[in-house]
Amino acid sequence: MAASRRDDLIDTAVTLFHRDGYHATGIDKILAACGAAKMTLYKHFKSKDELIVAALRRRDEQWRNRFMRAVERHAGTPRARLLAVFDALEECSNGGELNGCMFVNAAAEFARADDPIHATAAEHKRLVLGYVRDLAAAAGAREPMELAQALRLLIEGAIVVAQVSGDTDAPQRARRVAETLLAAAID
Amino acid sequence: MAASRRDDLIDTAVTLFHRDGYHATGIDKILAACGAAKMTLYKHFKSKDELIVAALRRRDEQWRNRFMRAVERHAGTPRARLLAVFDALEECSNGGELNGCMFVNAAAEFARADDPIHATAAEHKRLVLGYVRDLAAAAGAREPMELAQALRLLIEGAIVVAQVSGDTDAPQRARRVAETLLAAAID
DNA sequence: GACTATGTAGACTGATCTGTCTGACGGCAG
DNA sequence: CTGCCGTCAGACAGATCAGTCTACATAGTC
Repeated sequence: MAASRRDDLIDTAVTLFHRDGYHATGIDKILAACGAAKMTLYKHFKSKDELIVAALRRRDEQWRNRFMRAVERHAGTPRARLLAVFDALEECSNGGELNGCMFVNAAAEFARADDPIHATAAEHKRLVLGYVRDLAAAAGAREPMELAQALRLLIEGAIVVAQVSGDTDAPQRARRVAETLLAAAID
Repeated sequence: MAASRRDDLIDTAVTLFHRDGYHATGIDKILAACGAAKMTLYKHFKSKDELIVAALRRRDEQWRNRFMRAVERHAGTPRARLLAVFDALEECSNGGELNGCMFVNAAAEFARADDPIHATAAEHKRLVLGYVRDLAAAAGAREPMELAQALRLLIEGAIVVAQVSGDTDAPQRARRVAETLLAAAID
């Protein structure tokens, strides 16, 4: 599956950091889970923090690819895709477990905005926002960025509510709210 | 300020857990910050986890009191209060720093839903939801719970977006979205 | 004064953490 | 065959973690 030992480490890190958190996941657990030696890790990454950043970047790629493909599979027209965002969310966020958004969790554990880990999480959210804005523009929204930011509130809200309260209906509820917004924001 | 040594410990714990996170904040840091001895802590709490739960409960009380008073100060009519929720949010969430919601962070670091810490965080969200539902009912919403859950998505979304992306306008943006929803949900 | 409750100070245990270091194994290119 | 490179295995250092323990100080009450 993974091309190199380095990829192995990153993939394992993604899984464990997502499941157990960043501070709670020790280097040794990651090494044991993928059968690597400590020196291999520190040959590829200067520190644990650097591994965390690498894991976030990989998760960003994987998540956005899966997310965008799911959106496009669920709907054809731009306007329908703005709603399909929430179907895709349902598909992508709860991969069996409800551990919430890896990036929100990272921003929570590394709260300082100038922390590279926090910045990487923020970058992911920026990219997702850009994607939604493009969808909104294609759908003919009068103010694509305004609409995208409104939808973002619903997206993040749905993820957090699902995580904290175990409410698996949150994405579909967010979708229904989004329908109301689209009616007002698109001619 | 604090009535007892026990209160001291809880107050200090609230501050440090909120600022630095739960796993990243050691017992010793809390003790040093409030000048208490280790045995004092373990006389009042069986474990660190129990202190975390106590800190979350205190924060819940304080936050909801402040929140509800802010809502009532910002607006008089029930309908206006549903919007004032977002003004109150702005007031309560960013106490100088943007460390997000202490309860969302707790749920992130203690992901298992059956963890007492996670459960305490979920309970807080349940209470806030109840408050919003009562406001919605007083405002004459056709489906108070439906409206409350929709507003909750915006509330959580605003907090998370402010935390991760440093977007301080998020609560007011959420408020504008909420206006659209109220028009559709209240006769 | 004596007793009790509560707190402080700090040593201590045993585990775990990140990060470094050494030594050996195996594949591969020259 | 030889040297090199990546990896593994595991010891090690130094810090920090949660939690326990003893000895002592203080304040209030009988």
